[in-house]
Amino acid sequence: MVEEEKTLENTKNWSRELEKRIINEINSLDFTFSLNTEKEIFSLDTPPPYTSGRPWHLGAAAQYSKIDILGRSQRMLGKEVLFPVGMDRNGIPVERYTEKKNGISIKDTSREEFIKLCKESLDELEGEMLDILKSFSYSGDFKNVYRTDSASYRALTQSTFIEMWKKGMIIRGTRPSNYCIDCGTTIADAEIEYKELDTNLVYFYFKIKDSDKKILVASTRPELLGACSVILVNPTDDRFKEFVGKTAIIPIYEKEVKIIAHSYAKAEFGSGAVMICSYGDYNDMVIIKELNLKETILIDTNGRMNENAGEKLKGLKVNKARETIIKLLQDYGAVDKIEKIKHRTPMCDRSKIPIEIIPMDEYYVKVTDIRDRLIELANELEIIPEQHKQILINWLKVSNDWPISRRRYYGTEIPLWYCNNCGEPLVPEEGKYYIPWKELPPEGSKCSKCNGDKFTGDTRTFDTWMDSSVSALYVTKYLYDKEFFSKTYPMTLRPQGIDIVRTWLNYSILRNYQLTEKLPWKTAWIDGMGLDEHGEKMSKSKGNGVDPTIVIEKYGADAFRFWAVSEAMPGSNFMFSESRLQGSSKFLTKLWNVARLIKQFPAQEDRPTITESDRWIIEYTKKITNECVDAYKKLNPYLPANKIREFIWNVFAPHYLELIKARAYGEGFSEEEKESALYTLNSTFKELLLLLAPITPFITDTIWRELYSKESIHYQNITNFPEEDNTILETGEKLMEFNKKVWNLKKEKKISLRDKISIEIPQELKPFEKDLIKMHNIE
RNA sequence: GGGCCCGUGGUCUAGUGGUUAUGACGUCUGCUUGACGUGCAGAAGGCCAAGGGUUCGAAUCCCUUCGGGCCCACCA
Repeated sequence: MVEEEKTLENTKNWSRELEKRIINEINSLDFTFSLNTEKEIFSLDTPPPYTSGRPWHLGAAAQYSKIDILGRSQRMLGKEVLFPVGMDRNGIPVERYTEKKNGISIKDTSREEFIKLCKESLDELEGEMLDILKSFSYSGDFKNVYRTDSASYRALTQSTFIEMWKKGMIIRGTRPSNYCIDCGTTIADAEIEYKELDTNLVYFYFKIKDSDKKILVASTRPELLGACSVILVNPTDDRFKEFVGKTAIIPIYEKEVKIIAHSYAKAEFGSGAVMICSYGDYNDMVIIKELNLKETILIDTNGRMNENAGEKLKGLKVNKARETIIKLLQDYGAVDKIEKIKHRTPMCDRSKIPIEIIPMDEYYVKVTDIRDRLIELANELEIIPEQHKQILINWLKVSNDWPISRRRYYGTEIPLWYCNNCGEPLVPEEGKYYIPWKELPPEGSKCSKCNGDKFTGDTRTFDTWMDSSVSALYVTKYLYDKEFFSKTYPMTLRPQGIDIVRTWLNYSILRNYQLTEKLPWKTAWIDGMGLDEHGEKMSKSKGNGVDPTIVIEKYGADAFRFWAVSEAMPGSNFMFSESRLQGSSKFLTKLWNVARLIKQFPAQEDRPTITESDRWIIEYTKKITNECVDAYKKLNPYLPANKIREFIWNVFAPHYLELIKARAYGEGFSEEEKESALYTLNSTFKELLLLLAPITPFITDTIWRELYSKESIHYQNITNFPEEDNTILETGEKLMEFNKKVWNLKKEKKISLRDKISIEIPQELKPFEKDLIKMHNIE
């Protein structure tokens, strides 16, 4: 038995079931980008989603829905749209996921094997992500999905590094670095988060050299005592005046340190005297640099104390060492008291453990010397909404050189070898993908310094932002197609979330400027975050994410998309709410039923003489169209969604459709008057469908094909109309007021809306008289 | 401590100087009206956070206060 085909005639509600009937067809529409076009090019540097764990909470899916609406609307505005789909596949999260999934540790798995397992995880996760994108008919270029771990992408990342190396933009240095012991790598400032943790503030005494006096110091990091390089007291603090310039003896270690007056020491905190150690926190770094002190390193990269910490602490982990040193100090008789305090601790935002500051040999991208230029560029960039520009500017003002080397496996390899004889780095030519940890350098390579020919490859990888920050260069074929690049770069738009302004947006501007001396795009579109029903940001780590696939299955992709875009202005956070989503779904059913009504009447293609009632709704629709088209041009799809919903639900359906029903049925009207209604009904509804098509691609295309054309609505264009006389719209307002008055009157009289009523039609509504008499059954 | 953003009916949200402030969800009342009960019609509900100022006129501009969010710095 063949199931009855669901159509406008026999289905009352819009549903996911109806979407599934046409999803394959809609997803196979051809939007292939063509370089040889007369049209204006509109290109999107879309965020390649991070394939790092179980995919996507609803906030992310909502963001991609909005991006798709931007792409679709520009297409319908007649632009040639370059709409890439990418997958960000590098970095630590996938390593974590792979370790967990396979029950292995990166430390005891061979690099080759580990990478293979990561790739398997990624392929599986990527498939799920692509399925979600397709489930709501994301219309990006799925035929050319790019992957940041592909040989061609990694070759680009490496080439841009080599180019920057040659331009002197890469520096190498041992600097105190943020180091996460768990990740086993240095991390960028942007990856640090702060947390209030309970900790002990330990008060203990240093003896003063050649004196029987003692100075009291307070520290949260007593295990670094052996690295103490100076004691600071505030110059205005009278308690310590006598000690300034004296020498103190470090308890246990019996080493000498100076006591110096420095405004950094705050009299009101702790004992008023602070010991500076390499490196307890950022300030230690700043002070040691400022006073040009010698650093002593006590913690190694495994998070254990080294020989500098002394026999008693050597080999202990940091926390254990802290406990131990407190005991040792107590035995020594130096401890005055221990205070419990809340301490704002820098944490690795992935491992959730405190970071250590350890000097590492790392590569950096120079930022500080071009910071002013970057701020200028940020000001030149159009940012939507404008207010979010400040986030970028504020960050630029304080950003430092960017550490880019990572000691991990799954990332783009740093394309360098080092001469076995003298250690000089060997830099290969741009254009190829190099894997120095397992490959020899290009044949015939000689050390530029000592002419040696034996090399060892760098084993490190790049920070993943090194890859994703050149996405605009990859999708415009910077390395691979000069003509394509020259016609598509700089791109039109970077759409992204507000949460990665400091990272993706910032690093992209930096890198593209360094390589091309230009901004990578004209406009950045910064969306807010998806919040859960309590107003908290949805994130994988919090586990408060709502699964978008369940929501889409239940309410349909169009309802989800309409909800996503109508919920908040671009840039504002949006809270998930099932009842609002239901509201969107109701609207689609409303639209569906308007279409069902229209389908009952024959189509009227040729334009007859238009009655005043019809002229009113035609002019009103023009006004709505103009407002929506303008909003789409300004990359604001929030406005069209709400305007159209409002118009259809509060004007078009209750007032206009009721006004012309009788005429459309042809009862008591001339053939010409009937034709006017049928023509108007279809021409205005067609316009509304077109305006909605970028937002709700399923329902609009279904209706379009049943009512108007075999050719998909998504191949049509939307344009605005020339300004016209609006006086009829004012009369229309009076018309709607009159309708409400009649409805109220009938309600007061407790009679049915169908019943006869006697009421005078105002003079100004005479042009609508015939329709009104029929509509309200006026005697 | 510094910066940025925000504060509109129960909830969410438009609205940046001009008549009775937008819409949605929810609430209440009535209704099978030729597409829609996931509907239709109607109603209630807001001193636009508070105070002051500019203006003929302020939700809108300025100042102050209070409250919320985010960011930066600092917290030995």
